Amino acid sequence: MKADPDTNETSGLGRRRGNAREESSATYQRRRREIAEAAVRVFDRLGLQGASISAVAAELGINRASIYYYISSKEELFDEVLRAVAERNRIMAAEIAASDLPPPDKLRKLIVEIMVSYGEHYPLLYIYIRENLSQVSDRRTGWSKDMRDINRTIENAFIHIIEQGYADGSLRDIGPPKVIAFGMLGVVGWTHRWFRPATAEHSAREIGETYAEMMISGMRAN
Amino acid sequence: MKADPDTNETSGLGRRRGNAREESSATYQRRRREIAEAAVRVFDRLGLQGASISAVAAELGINRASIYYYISSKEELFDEVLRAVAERNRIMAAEIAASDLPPPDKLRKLIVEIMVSYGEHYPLLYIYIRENLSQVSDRRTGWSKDMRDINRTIENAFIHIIEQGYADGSLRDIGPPKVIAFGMLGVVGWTHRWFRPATAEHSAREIGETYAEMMISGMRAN
DNA sequence: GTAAACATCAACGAATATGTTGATTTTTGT
DNA sequence: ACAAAAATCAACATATTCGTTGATGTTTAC
Repeated sequence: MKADPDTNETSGLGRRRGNAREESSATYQRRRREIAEAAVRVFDRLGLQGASISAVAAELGINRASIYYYISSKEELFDEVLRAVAERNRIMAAEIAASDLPPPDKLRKLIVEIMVSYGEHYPLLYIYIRENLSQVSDRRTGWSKDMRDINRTIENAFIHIIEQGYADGSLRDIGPPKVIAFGMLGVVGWTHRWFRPATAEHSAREIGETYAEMMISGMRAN
Repeated sequence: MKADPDTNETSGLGRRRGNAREESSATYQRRRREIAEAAVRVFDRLGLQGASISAVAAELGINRASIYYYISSKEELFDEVLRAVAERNRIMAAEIAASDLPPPDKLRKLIVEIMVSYGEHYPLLYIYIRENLSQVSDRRTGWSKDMRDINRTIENAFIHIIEQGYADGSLRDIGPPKVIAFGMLGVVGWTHRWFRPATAEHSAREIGETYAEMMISGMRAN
């Protein structure tokens, strides 16, 4: 009845009591995914702060405790939902930065691809952006540190490309690279306030291209 | 002892029980201000969502109930702290929009003045921006509706100026006015993520001018 | 110096949050 | 059909929130 006493329950004792078996039973994985998807909807509505496990349970019309059968804490649910896609974005930025395009083209591509990514994974990356905005998360240390690192990588990609462009003369120097970089990230990040792929008149790619044009045409040193 | 039965306590019964007197007793106003200032610090650290009245009390080292002696609810505290300065910003935007500068100069001025305002009232306007980001506030209806209205006014100022510029040929049409407008607001709004006046290498005005240059030089039609 | 107004606090009640557990229902395999 | 495993739930314990209230200190005025 009780869980085997020899299971290495290092922390979170609660969940998945009769497990043992490989975690990949057909239905288990499916249910877990359903919960994650419901959580995304709730997080999008209420923010990570405001979203309670109760609210996620209500979204699915099930009992709150059932969720703990699949995940062991709210934190784990955040992680389940957000980490993979945020990480993918980091890699994308690093690849563009490492490519051999001229700096203005790198910037343009970065801006467009980030916007496209926001649209494709909507609303996941926006949830992440909003959360990271409020510096509340200082407590959930492990998770929040990783997320911050992902951010920093992307920021550094922008900064480095701008420095490169200043150095090789392909970009006109209009201000500190860091300020410019944050500006560009701000434009695309801010779309979380108004861009809704399902009802938008313009595609994420079109918006990205508009923004790239807006910011880069004035910096090009042609 | 009890509050006079004839006082028109329409709602929030709690606060200021023995008042009657004009609200402007010397110390009362001072204390109320101290509380507001402590609240600003806490809101800045934790966000409006995450900030509890307890945390504000702790910030001052006083009892939680004492705060209710000065304010009657968390909402009133938000309002006390944020409304005036947000409103001032709205007026500023409206004035620039109504001036007779050429559209590109209006845009430049708007961007710079908004940034300057962020710096001057730091961190107040950033608290407001962050809160408005998460759409959580739908509940605190009265307050949140007003704040949304202020936002909309500023957005519309940008949109209208861009349309004006497209129409009179002073701005090159690079995309939908709404998209451009949100982009410009995004750049300045995003500064809440990194701009700290006390330690920054560049002034709010310099940053605003850099951003204005970044976005407007590419749109100027000369 | 003393009474009234002012300011503070401990304690309470009602909500809501998180995470756990024992029992119960449902599904699955044979 | 039936036993074992999987999934769900009601209920519990604990913590934290908000807003209120009666009592207790502390100023102020006269």
